[in-house]
Amino acid sequence: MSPQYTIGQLARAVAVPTSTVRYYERTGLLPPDGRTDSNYRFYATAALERLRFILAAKANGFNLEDVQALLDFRAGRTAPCQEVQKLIEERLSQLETRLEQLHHVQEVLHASLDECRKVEPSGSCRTMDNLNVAASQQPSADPDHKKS
Amino acid sequence: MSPQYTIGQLARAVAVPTSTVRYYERTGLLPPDGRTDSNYRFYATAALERLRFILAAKANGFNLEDVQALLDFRAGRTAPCQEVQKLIEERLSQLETRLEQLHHVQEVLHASLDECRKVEPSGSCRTMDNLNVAASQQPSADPDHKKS
DNA sequence: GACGACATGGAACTCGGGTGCAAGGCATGA
DNA sequence: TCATGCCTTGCACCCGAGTTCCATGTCGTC
Repeated sequence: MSPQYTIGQLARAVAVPTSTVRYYERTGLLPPDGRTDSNYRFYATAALERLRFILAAKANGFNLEDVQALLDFRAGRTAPCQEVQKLIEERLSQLETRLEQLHHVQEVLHASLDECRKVEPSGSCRTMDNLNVAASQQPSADPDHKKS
Repeated sequence: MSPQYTIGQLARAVAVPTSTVRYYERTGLLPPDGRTDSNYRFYATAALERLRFILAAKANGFNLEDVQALLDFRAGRTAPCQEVQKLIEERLSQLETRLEQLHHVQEVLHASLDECRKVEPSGSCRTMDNLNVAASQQPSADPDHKKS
């Protein structure tokens, strides 16, 4: 029989707090395999794999709802490859948008910093003016407006 | 005397809800210039500029606390260029870390998608296995662990 | 004077991903 | 037998950046 873990052992194995494991249980992501006589949760090795999968997917830009969907796909309980592809394509597209935004921000900040370093000897800092310029160049200045 | 705006006029001028303007007031970012006899807020043109500045800075990766600091710098009430530089450098460094993470995520997702598309004819999807591989390749799988 | 649009304050609610706490039960070694 | 540490539950709270709700007040126009 596969080794069993208490919640603490499981949590330590992947370096997350037990509260996180309980949270994942609450959201239905990671049910324990059972309870001991004294009502402690116990987990089999598969749960450890599942938890690693959750953390990896999370680290790869999926949110917990996505992860649930991926796990359902994996369990063969819902539609296969096409659905997975769709999910990945969606996340990729969001990711690309986000990357573009961040690159733009990076440019603006670099420009500001250069300006700031250049002018500093005189004591006058034009960084603020640059941001003002950025403001006037972005008529709708807030891309994240609805969904911060 | 400079024209005065009601909260609604100000908000429409930059296409944000009035609730946002009130929120900025609550956080000390954008105090109104005064109140009418009937207790309505009124704002001068400078407030409009200030609001545009806030939105631009926000769109450039600063949070509202940063924006407050920038506005204080601008008002000459605190230390100058060095402080601004420090703030920008910090945000740039965070930004670069975040960009690296996201690029990694992008690679993994692209790889998964390719794999998924390749194998699909057979009906068997290996995407999950890839994520499992990604999991095992990231011993500490969650870079955002402390600060999600 | 009636109507709709806009304003007021304050509190509670939203979102995702958890964390913290209290009060008690269980396990284990000295 | 006791200390220590781990486990249990449930609930409240955290973060940031707002949004929503409510009853009530005011402005401009027909």
